[in-house]
Amino acid sequence: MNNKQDLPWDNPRFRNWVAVARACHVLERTLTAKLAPLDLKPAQLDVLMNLYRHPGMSQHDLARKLLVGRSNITMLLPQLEKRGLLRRESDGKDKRILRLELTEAGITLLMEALKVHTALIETAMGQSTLEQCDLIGEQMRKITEALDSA
Amino acid sequence: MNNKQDLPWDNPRFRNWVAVARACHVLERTLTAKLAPLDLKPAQLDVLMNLYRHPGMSQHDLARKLLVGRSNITMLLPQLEKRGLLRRESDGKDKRILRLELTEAGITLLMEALKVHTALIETAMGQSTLEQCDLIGEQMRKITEALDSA
DNA sequence: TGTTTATTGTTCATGGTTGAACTAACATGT
DNA sequence: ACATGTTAGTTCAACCATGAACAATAAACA
Repeated sequence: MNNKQDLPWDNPRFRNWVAVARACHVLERTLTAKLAPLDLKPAQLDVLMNLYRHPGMSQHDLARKLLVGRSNITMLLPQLEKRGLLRRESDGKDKRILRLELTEAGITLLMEALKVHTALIETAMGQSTLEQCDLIGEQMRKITEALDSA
Repeated sequence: MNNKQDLPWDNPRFRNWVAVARACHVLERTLTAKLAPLDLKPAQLDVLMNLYRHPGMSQHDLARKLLVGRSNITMLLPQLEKRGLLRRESDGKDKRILRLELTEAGITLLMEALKVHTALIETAMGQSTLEQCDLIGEQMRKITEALDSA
């Protein structure tokens, strides 16, 4: 029997998570707008960031890092490849695998985009002290872990 | 000049925000899976929740609350209306406005869905103490506010 | 070797989201 | 009253993401 008392709006954890989700949503939309002049979408920026940090990744690895399906990567990469931002070359030993890496142009664009992204996150997380940021990050990593095994 | 030191991976605020975004992403996907038996998507649940709390809302108000475009609402509502979960009736004074409210069936389904949603959020936010949850919610509300005026 | 079994990446149909253009209904100001 | 501007909702085309089915390749094992 659900009476008013166990409606989630009175539940502090519920209310606070809603705030998290809203903040994410707003930041994502703001980022989309601020990246538009570079002709880049957040999903594409995520690709560039991961390839910069892990050159030689396969598409499968990339999909797992980004929490998306493999087909999504297949649709995403050709656009970036045509713009000369990354290369795909077949692995010598395993012909199924395509090894990915950024070109110089890709790195250059990434650096430009990172300025925008970093500035935006500074605006957001700059609302909190570094200690608070660390606490937030810590708890969020716990959440991700808890949900992965659920 | 970007050298290694101001690459964002060394920036604690950046790293911690990435954790926030990942947690949101994972929770959203988990919620989608857990709502599937009710034939409900997260976006639809958001609609039901808002109509429960604010009966008589217009579609425009609803769109603003959900941070989506008006056309999105237009596409979303007919499905729910056909399932008998909500009513749309024209406002008496201003014939442009459609007033929205849940039906009994809508409220019943909402309560079922809220059980799922609340349990999931408890799993997630239950990783933190109530004080930590409040801190997180507090900071996230600041972020939303800061980005709205940016 | 030859036969399953698994993995990588692609294709395709489906459904969701968006923003711009549009219609209908108010509101304002002369 | 009339012209102008504004607001609520709809339509539509473009774009994204998803998951299932598929081809090619590799691995496991009889």
